[in-house]
Amino acid sequence: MRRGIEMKNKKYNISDIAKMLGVSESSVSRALNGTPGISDALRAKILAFIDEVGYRPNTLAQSLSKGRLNIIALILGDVRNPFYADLTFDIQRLLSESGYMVMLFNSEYDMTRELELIRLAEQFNFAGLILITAKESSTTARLQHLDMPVVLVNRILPHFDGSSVLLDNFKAGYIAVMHLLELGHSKIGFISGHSVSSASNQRYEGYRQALSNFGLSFHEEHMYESDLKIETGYQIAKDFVSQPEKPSAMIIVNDLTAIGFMDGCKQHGLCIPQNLSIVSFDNIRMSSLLGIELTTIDQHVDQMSEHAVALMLKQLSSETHRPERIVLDPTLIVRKTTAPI
Amino acid sequence: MRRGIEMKNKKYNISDIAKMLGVSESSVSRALNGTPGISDALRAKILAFIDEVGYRPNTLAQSLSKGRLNIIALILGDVRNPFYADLTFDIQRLLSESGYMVMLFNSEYDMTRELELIRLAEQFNFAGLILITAKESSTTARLQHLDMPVVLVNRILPHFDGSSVLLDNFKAGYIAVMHLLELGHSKIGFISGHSVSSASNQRYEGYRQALSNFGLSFHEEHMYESDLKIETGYQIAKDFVSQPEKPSAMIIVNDLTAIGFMDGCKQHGLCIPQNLSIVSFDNIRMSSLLGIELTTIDQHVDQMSEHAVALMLKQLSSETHRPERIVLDPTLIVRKTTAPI
DNA sequence: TTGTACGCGTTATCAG
DNA sequence: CTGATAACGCGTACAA
Repeated sequence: MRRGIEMKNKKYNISDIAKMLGVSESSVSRALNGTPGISDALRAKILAFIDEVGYRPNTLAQSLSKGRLNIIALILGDVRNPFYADLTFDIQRLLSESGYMVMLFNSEYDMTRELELIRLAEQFNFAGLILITAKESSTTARLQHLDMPVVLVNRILPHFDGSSVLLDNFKAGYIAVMHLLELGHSKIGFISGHSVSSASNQRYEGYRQALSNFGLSFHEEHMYESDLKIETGYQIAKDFVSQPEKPSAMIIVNDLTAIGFMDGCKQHGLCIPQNLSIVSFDNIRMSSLLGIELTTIDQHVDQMSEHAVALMLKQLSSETHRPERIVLDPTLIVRKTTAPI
Repeated sequence: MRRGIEMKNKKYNISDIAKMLGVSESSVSRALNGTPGISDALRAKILAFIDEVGYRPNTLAQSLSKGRLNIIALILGDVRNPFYADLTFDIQRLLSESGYMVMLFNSEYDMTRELELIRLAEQFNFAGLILITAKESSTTARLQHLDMPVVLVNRILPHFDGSSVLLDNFKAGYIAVMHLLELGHSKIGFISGHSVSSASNQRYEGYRQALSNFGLSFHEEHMYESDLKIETGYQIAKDFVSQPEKPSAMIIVNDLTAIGFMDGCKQHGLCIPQNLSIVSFDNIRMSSLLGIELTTIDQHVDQMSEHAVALMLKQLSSETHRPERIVLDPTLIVRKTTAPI
């Protein structure tokens, strides 16, 4: 008996409610939104009835009328990366507390795709946009054009003057080198992220600056590039172990790459930290596991997401909110992948 | 100079385009949607102009008019769990290829929250709903009422007659025991998931059935319950190691719990697999890492997401599509956490 | 305080 | 093939 006698399953709209109650649509609307200009008695009566019949306003129509959708788009590289998953979870939880929903997009680190997503955000009238992904300068122009609150997370964009929260990635790269220096390392390699990632680039700059400050030489052949995945770290290790001249330490753009890299090294008999020290970035949960125990640099995901949401809500509530840039301090977590040389 | 001379930043709407071109809104709409009933010449002209001025239709208005939003809601427990993150990523990629966007919700395994989310889906006119989460029977009623395509992933719901794709979780639990039996184990414990998770329950049933079939006794004191998180596995291990009488093998509801559990065991000097064999479920990427190398049961995430999307698209395209239930076969992946007793 | 009428941007129906 | 116009459901000035 699919769809039996009672076809009355059709959802009520505000006009139905108004008719059934013998009042006007405006009154229903006012009762619904807590708008002033309605007697307490009528409001109570309407709300009670609404609750009874289970009426809920159509969000689409509300949004079309108001010109704003209570959805915030979250664009990031790949949610399978625990760092992003943690950010996603926190941001989603915090925003939902303020009545916003989150639309998730994985750009897969593809610039073209990302630009397309921003365009999509525009035609969708999202309430706001949170970007956590690599990008090029052409993005800036499109963002300025966007006319909706934007928050950049852990990324710098040239000429972008909106709000952002990020780790001091330069410092992060710098203290990674410092830690290794103190352990006596002088030949230090680097695995970077995508060349368009400002976070990766800044870490690299910090690394180069530290090398330079302490008179250490830089070797192009000890540079690799990763796309932040475990598998890639593993592949890089294969190449790495076959090199005749190896550095005694590697700084690696993220924990996931480092974990894959270590896996590959171990498989080829390279012991960590006896033969090679490793420092990476993120401090994802699994980096503390027995058998992994990465020395890594914490990005303070919790603070990052809190600030990101706070910045977004500020812009959402006041039109005239001036942009803020919040910079978090990196924290070195020493575990067991670094040792004196 | 915020908002300089050119305030003309306002987005064009279909009426603007029509006027500028001296045609009717209907023609623009037809050109846009590939609707028949317009000459090729006019269509080309309109499309060219639209492309030039960069006009894009307002999706909200489209949806309100059509009564359907091209967004599919994805409700799951916690995206920080790699199993869910993988599903999310795949589902999002596949659906976006068909022009749908994905709205992500973390129910945090909370039934109340989940029901609220389903209600939200209703008032939002989503195109469809994909559910990957634990739930109780009261959910079914609400789903039937929903009047939008629903696909259940890896969950069974009493009296639910919609489409679903799931692992044969009973068999999964059964073959976990079989594997341990072949290695000579007879005292086998079990760490389950949330009591409302049908996946966990089915695995447990398979486990009990296998024990019973082979005359092994069941011991209540070797049962634990996890919320699928690493930390929880770790906590359980603390309790486990202090037990005077231990089983020689444990079956654990998911890889994450198993990883935390192993971590805790190792920390207390319990060697795996020498002192304790472990079989878990999921086969997430990190379970194959050196130093972890879990013996686990693969759920075939890729197939699961492909089927989920296919089932959704089928329902979306044809009103009269009858529900399908797809059952995937579990695959045992033997690594290094199981050994002969 | 309450109700009326119009606008939001698009699609769909029906004339021409 | 093309164009005017009525929905879609709700918010909101404006009028009563």
